[in-house]
Order: sequence, then structure tokens, then C-alpha cells
Amino acid sequence: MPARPTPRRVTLDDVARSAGVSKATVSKALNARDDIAPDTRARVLATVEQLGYRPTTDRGHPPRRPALVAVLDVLESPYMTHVLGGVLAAATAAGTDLLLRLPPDRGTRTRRTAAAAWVAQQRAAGAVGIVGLTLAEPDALLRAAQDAGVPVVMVDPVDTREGAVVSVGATNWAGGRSATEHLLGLGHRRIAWIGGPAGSAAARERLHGYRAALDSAGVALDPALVRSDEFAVETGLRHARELLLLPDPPTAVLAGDDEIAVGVLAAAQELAVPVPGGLSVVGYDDTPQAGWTSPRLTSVRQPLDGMGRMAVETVLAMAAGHAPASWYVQLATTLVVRESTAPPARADRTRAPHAGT
Amino acid sequence: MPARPTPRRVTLDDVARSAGVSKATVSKALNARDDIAPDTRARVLATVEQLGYRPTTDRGHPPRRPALVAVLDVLESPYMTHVLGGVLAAATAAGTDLLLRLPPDRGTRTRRTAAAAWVAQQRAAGAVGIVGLTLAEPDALLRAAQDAGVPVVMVDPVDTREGAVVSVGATNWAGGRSATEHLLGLGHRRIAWIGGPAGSAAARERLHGYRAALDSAGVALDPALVRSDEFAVETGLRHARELLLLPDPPTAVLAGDDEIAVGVLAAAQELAVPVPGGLSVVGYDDTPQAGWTSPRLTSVRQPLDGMGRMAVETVLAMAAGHAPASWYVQLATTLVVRESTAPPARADRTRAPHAGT
DNA sequence: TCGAGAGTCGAAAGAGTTTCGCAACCTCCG
DNA sequence: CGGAGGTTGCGAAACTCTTTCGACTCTCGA
Repeated sequence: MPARPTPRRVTLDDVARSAGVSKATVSKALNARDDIAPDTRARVLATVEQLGYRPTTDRGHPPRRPALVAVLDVLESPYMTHVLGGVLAAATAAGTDLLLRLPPDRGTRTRRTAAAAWVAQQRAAGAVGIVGLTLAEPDALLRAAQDAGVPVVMVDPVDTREGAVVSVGATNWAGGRSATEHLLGLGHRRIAWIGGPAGSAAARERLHGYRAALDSAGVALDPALVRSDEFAVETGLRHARELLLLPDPPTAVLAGDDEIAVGVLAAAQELAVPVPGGLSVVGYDDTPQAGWTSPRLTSVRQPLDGMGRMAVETVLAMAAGHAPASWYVQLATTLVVRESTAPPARADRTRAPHAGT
Repeated sequence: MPARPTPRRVTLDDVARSAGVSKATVSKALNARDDIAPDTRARVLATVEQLGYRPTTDRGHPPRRPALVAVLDVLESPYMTHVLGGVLAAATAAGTDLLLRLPPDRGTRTRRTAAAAWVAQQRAAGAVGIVGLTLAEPDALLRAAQDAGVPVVMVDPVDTREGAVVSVGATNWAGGRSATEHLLGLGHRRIAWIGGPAGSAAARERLHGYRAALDSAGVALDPALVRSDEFAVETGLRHARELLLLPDPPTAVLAGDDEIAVGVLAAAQELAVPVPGGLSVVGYDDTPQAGWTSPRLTSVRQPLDGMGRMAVETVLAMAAGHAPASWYVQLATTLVVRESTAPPARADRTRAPHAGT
């Protein structure tokens, strides 16, 4: 009978003998010590690999669940809440932990070393991927993550070179266009735009959709009616005040998001302009709070929840080694018509020389 | 001269000698082997503790950052968003990771084994403490966490035996009372209450504050005017419709939260009851979205952000071994008066026989 | 009372790491 | 070219900790 029926597990000594070195040298190779020549280390590690050696003291790192990091600048907005809700649901469904993190300070975020350290910290926390939720100035972080081999997916990216990042958004161009067409269809010709920051790809795309719709309808764009600013109630309030006090005010306003739209409604009320009688207002996002206003907002619904889910699924697929199907995935938007839009009191064509019919 | 000037690090042998056992036994005690008597293990571990022994081989696990688990049923509400914002800020400031988790299913949540498994999973993920955000039916989880030695702090606990859990809330009683007194002071006597679920301690306390204020003012409470239901827009809408169609409708409504208040506003508009002319409405929470309504809501401001921070600080202190200063911490609320409250159109005393003066 | 089985413990063997010395090599001058 | 002085790479041996396995004790039923 064979002397050793059970093939004894591979031990340090076996590796040492096989590699032609001592136990000590193998140990050094495995433990990243520095008193070993690089090529010796490589030879030893190759032997380790080949024999399938596993140290017995390696108390099998209790197999940690993979984690995903969701990183965002500001949590307190309905938009963010709903996206994060989708992220949480998808992460839970996938059996991964979800780490919620604030990014490094704005000041240090763009520094390579700080960004690399931050990414390393995420890895140490067990992160297999990062989901960035409208994260400002992410380029250094993106590069650091790429260097570290951690996949990143952005939702509605801001301040970044287009195409250099895998991202999830909605059909912003189509959303801006359909909202504008809705107003054009009601008979509006002087339609103002109060949009989000120029750095936001989503905001830019919506603006382009707005322009495209005006172009198609042959309505000239009045630059005085186009504003870009932060996504905030205050933005809508301030710009709407200015617009409504113009000698030739708009009959409708497209807001870059629901918060801006709320500001517009407030400005209209302040100036005693009835909505929708004297001014139509369209929001963007269609968070439930859009139904809190009076009149309730017509708004472009974004599948915020779905965007969060899609981002998680994409980043997990990338972590598993699959290339993303597309650099930029867009989910469909739909216009939800409520009571804040109506035909203009009287047709206003003074500034629309090309308007047909 | 001393034979050993450098106090050699504590070794397994030292512990063994000091505890009067062999190296093997100490090793077994440390490694959770089962061939060792419980009291021997305890004695050995005490010695280990006393000598400050650390095995040289445990270089393995890089010291993971401590993590906190935030667990919640529903993320998509302004209330939750702001509490979570405070939790995130405090966790970041404290240098702990924040894991966002959904609790086990409602169905299995109350089962001891499922709860224990869930808690074990949190521990495995590196959790040193758990923050429960208005978590329904948490008792089994609380007990499991206690068994596992993981501290838990609840924010606005629901469905649980009072006092058995460390929790953070706001001065709900005082908030309910001051809101009621505000309305009484304006001259209202028929004041309805549309509150949150009976299971919520916060909702109950607010209701008691409302009753106390009525009592103090000598205003009899009409049970028909007191409703308890979910925190939701729909709740306010439905109950306000009923109340406003009463033969003797209330002149003011206190809502259990801003969402209910929004529903009340919608019902009033539906029935053409002017606010605040025909009906005063007070909300609760004072989330920014309370300012989105028209008229803007008078609301009781809760320091939601501060509640989140306090919960994190408390649970971290408990994790560090400190007993909580108090089982139940309440942060101050303040009434924010806006345009949704005004004196009643005419004094209505028909149902307030004890009203003084 | 005896024996089987379960529960404890330690001596010794194993596994892996670290120390330390040695040899080889490298680098500068003279 | 040669040698002093330093650096580098490796292994023997010492060391730390873990695991095996035999021995001892206790319990309980026959």
C-alpha cells in the first residue's frame, strides 16, 4: 500500500525545496520583506502559485462581503434621495454592502495624492466599485480609481470630460425637447429657460433639447431668456423675478429641476402672476414633492430610482470583469403634465417671426 | 546591571506561565477551540488582557476602520433624508465608515434566528454599532444586537417597548403642545389632529402635547377631530376631506408631519376652503420642502440633522464602552410660523363649553 | 465497582517568521 | 589593480504560535 495515501497539504518547506531556496526566503517573498532580490521573489512566488501553496496561518480572512461605495456631495435633495434609494435597493438585491461616503474636501479633491489615498481607503474598506452621484470635480478621483483598478460609474456626471467616464443618466436632451414641445404645442412662443450649472452634462443636454425644439418650431431663441445657475429654489426665485419684470416677459418657463421650478412659482406668486394663467411652469425630475406645490407642477419624470439601480448593476458588472455595454446609458424620461401649464393668455408672436401657420 | 534592559514583548509563554497553563492551552483559549473548559478560557483570557498580550502572527487583518450601520425601512422621505444627512456627517467626522442597510424582511424580522443572523452579518462587515432610523418592529433585532454586544441607538423609535432601547428624538410633546398653543393663541377652538401611526412614540408624544395644550386652555377634546394614520400625503388628504365635510368642521388642523400637512392643503384646495382664511394648517418637521407649498407651511422644526448626529455620537460612545448618559435624548423643537396659520374667520365656541375668559 | 465515553489539558511536533551572520558584490579611492 | 568599507541577498537557527495526539479525570449507567 502507498506510504502516504493522503496527499499531505503543501507546506512552506515543500515550496522552499521546489524553488531551491530556504524556508526563510519563501517566507520573505510572501511577506513583502525587502531583503530579497526581486527575481528571487518572482521565482518563489511562481513556485508558490504552481504548487498552490496557502499558509496555514492565513486564517482565511473571513470572506468579507463585497462592498460598494456611494459617494455624493449633498444628500439633502429629493433628487439625490431617490437615486440613492435605487442604489440601496440594487445593492441589497445583489448582496453587497453599501458604504455611504462623502468625497474628500473640495480643496484637496483635485490633488492626485489625496485622490489616490481616498481611493486606497475605499479599497481597504472592501469596496469593489464606486458609484458617484452628481459628484463635483471628480476627475482626479476617477483617474486614481482607474489606476487602482476600481471601477467607477457616475450618475449624471458634472465637471468632467465627456466620454472619459462610464455614466448613467436619463434622456436629458429628449426630456428638454419634449417639455419645450409641450409648451410650444400649447401655443407658447416666448419660453424662458432657467437651467442648472453649465458643468452638469445633464443640464447642458436639457438646454440643447430646449434649443432643438425651438429650432424645429422655427422659434428664434432669445438669449435674454436663457439662464444657467445652481439647482436651487433660490435660483428659480431670482431669475424668474428678473424675467417677469422684463418689458416683454416670457409666457412660460422651463426649469432645470423641480427646485428651480418651485422658486419660479414663488416669484410668480410674489409678483401676482397667476400660474398657469399668466405663466406656465415646467419642472424637471418629478420628485413626489413636485406634487406638493400649488398648482401641482408639470414636470419631466426621470427614473431616478432606475438610474441608481442601473449604476449599481453596471459597476458590479465591471467589477466582475465585464466591459460596460456602453460608456453612457440613458434611461427614458416622460413628461408628466399637471396643472402648472396651460395655453398662454394671448398668442405672443412678436419675437417669433418664423412661426408658421 | 539588569540582565534584560529592554522589556521583551509579551509572548505566549509568558501568558502561559502567568496563568499556570501550557502554551497550547493559551492558544486554544485565544482561537475559540472547543477542547478547553469555559472557566479555564476565562482565566486565560483575563491574563491575556492583563498582560496586554498580542499574538505576533495576527499581522494579517489590516486594522479595518470601524463601521456604523444605518438601517432604515424607507429612504424616500425628506425626514429620513435629513436625519441620514446628519448621520453621514457625524460618521464622517468621527472617521467611521457608514454602511447603509435595509433591515431583514418584515416577515422574518421578528424571528430570533433571522435577527441574530442579520446582526452577525453586520458584525462581520465591521460594524461597531447600529443606528436604527424609525425602524418598524425592531424588537427582535434589538435583542439580537444586545446578545451580540452591538450597541444600538434608535431615532424616533416605533413599535417598541418604551425605555428598553436607547433612542434619540426631539421634544415631541413640547412640539405638539407649542403648535397647539400657537393655534389657541390665534383664537382657534376647534382644532383637529391628524397624526402619525400609533406605534410611533414620536407621534404619540405629539398627540399628548396637543391634548395637554387643549386641557390647559380648558378646551374639550372632540374625539371626532383626532385621527391617527400613516405619515403620508394621502393620510392628510383623506382625513382632511372628512373633517372639512363635517357639519361643524375644524378651523385648524395640526398635522403629524409635513407630508400629512401637504395632503391637508390639497384637500382644502379641492374643497375651496382658503388657507389660512378658512383653515389654519400646521405641519411637523419643517423640512425645506415645507416652504414649497403655497401658502408656505407653519411647521414645528425638528433638528433632524442634529438627531442623526446625536445618534451617531451616542452609539459610538456606547461602542467605546461608555454607558449612555440617558436612555432617551430629546433635542429641542421650535415652531416656525409662516403663512398657513391665521386667526379663525370667526370665533367658534359651540363645541368648547369650558372655554374661559 | 467497573468501563465507556466525554471533556480537559499539555508535551511535542509542525508551520511560519524573524534574527543575525556570512558571503558575495559593489564602490571608491590610492 | 587592490583593498577598505559598505550594501545586498540568502540561509541556519532561534523564536512564536498552532495543532496533534496521548493521558488523565469525571460522569453515568450497568
